[in-house]
This record gives sequence, structure tokens and C-alpha cells, in this order.
Amino acid sequence: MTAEHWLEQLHDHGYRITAARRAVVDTIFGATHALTPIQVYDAARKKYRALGLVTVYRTLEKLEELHLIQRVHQPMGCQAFIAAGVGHQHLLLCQQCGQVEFFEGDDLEALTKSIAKKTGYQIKEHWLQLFGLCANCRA
Amino acid sequence: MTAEHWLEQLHDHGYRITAARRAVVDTIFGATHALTPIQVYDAARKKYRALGLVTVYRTLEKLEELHLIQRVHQPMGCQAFIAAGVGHQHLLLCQQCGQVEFFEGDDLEALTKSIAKKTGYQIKEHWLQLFGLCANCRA
DNA sequence: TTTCTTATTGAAAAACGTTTTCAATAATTA
DNA sequence: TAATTATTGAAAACGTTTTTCAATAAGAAA
Ligand SMILES: [Mn+2]
Ligand SMILES: [Mn+2]
Ligand SMILES: [Zn+2]
Ligand SMILES: [Zn+2]
Repeated sequence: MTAEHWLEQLHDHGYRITAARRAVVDTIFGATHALTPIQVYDAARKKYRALGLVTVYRTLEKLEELHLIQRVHQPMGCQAFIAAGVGHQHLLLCQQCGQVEFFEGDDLEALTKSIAKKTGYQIKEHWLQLFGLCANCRA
Repeated sequence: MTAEHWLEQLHDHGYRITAARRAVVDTIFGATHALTPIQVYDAARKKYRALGLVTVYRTLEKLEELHLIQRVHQPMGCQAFIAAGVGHQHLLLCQQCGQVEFFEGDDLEALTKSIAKKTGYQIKEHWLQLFGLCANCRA
């Protein structure tokens, strides 16, 4: 999965490849921190000066729609985005520096079955997120 | 835990008991759905007509500060609040009607240990939320 | 390539949710 | 009861997101 592949994906869904979209994609692809629209704007403008903030919003919307990025919910706010994980993955966030990683291998089946029985709910999805200190920030 | 107890809590922390605060507390206490500030405003105004939206924001702020309510994060938005769970609990939400329940008894220790080892993170907290259909909405 | 169609653009304005300001009011204390 | 001061709602300010719109540029067709 490369930034060029994101552009292909956009193209395959009938969207045009533009300098503005390239700048946004290049900025958010491979970022190790979740970025807010303004942060994307500031960073992407270094690659493409004429970029408008509106276009950032519109591009993020499309990338989210294609599941190439996903929103990151945090205590501070829920307006940040990061490259989406592939398959079933969850986020691990550093409370100090904001670094974001994915992990997999959670097994919540026993739990969800037990809760379903107890509550009468049919459970369809789950959100799981871990917070802590990354190796760097622990030191 | 009663609505009157929330008011006591406010009072014990040096806040005054007012008609506006009573209306907000009565509205959000015991609600089965997470409520946004505007929803609280609309509902609470039926009990206290002169209530201002600003006071709703300010009261929610204080109730959250005292851990009497907590923010509910959802795909649709993250501006809603509900009476906080006691102890270590997590949310279970109905995707159809929005009903909110708490559950406990999740055991993520094996998982967090494994992820800590794998990633070098020191894991401090976790967010877990289940989504599904409540008994009513299944039918 | 050149032409044509139309999706995309950025600027400006509008809309939106939230916070700040402020003078009047009302809850608590003395 | 009088004095103090936290709280109030209205209005204004604020930051973010969305809408509007005419100009532009990407991609298709020739
Ligand atoms: Mn999972
Ligand atoms: Mn837990
Ligand atoms: Zn870190
Ligand atoms: Zn339901």
C-alpha cells in the first residue's frame, strides 16, 4: 500500500487526480500521528502552496469514504485522521507524543457472547483502543 | 445514586444549587440515551423555561468534572453525555434506537500484556465499546 | 494534439457549535 | 436582614465546517 495506490483508488472511483489531492494524500499517508484538517492543511501547503482548506476537508471526506483513512477518537478531540488499518485492527496511542500504532489479535468473543446473553443485545461491532506510553516516551 | 445526590455533590464542591442546574441534572440523570447539549437544553427547558443554552454547557462541564456524567463517542458524533458508570464499566450502544447500557467484567490483561511486549508500550488505559441491537430493536 | 465536457478548485460567505463577556440576579454567608 | 459573590441569560465573539459560485484544469473524445 503506497500513496500512489491511494491516488489509483481515487481514480478508480471516478475521482480525478489533482495537485491538491496529491498534496493531501502525500501528507496523511505514512504519518505516524493522527492529523487534524488544519494540520493536514499546514503540512500539505508546503508541497502545494495554492491549496485551500476547503479542499482538505473534501479530500479527507473522500479518503474516509474509500476507507483509506479513519477518524481517531481521543480524549482531547475526535477530529484527527490517520491511514486506516487493513483488516481487523485496533489503535494504540501514546498519551505523551501522540504516536499511533495498530495492533491485532484481540479476541472478544467470549466477552461479547457473555454480554449478549446478559443483556439481550445482538452485538455487531466493537471499538477498542489502548492508551499508554511508547517506547521513546517511557524513557 | 439519585438526582438529588448529584446536586449534593455539586454543593459539596462549592457550587450553588439553582433552578437551572436542577433542570439540567433532572434531565440527564436517568436518561437511557446519550444527550447532546441541545437535546439537554430542549428537554430541560420544559422544566425551567428561562434556561439558557450557555448554562447547559457550563453545567455539563461541571458534572463531567465531578465524574457524574461522561462523554459518549459514536460514529455519528462525540458530543453526547450520559450518567457515568460506577467503577470500571464500558458502554454498550444500540445502533438502532441509541439506548445506552453499561457492562463490566471485561478482562483485557492478557491482551494488553501481549501488546505491551510486542510494541514496547506501557499501556495505561483502554477504551472499549460494544455496538449492536437491543432486545427491543432485534424484534 | 486540440477540443469539449464537467469535476474540481479556492475565495468568500454562511452556518454551526461552543466559548467569552457582561451587567443583572439570586444563592449563600455573615 | 444585609452583604457578598457565584450564577445567570443575552449578546457577541470565536473557531471549525459547509455551502455557494465563477474560474480552472483533468480526462475523454475527436
Ligand atoms: Mn477487535
Ligand atoms: Mn475495561
Ligand atoms: Zn510517545
Ligand atoms: Zn434499540
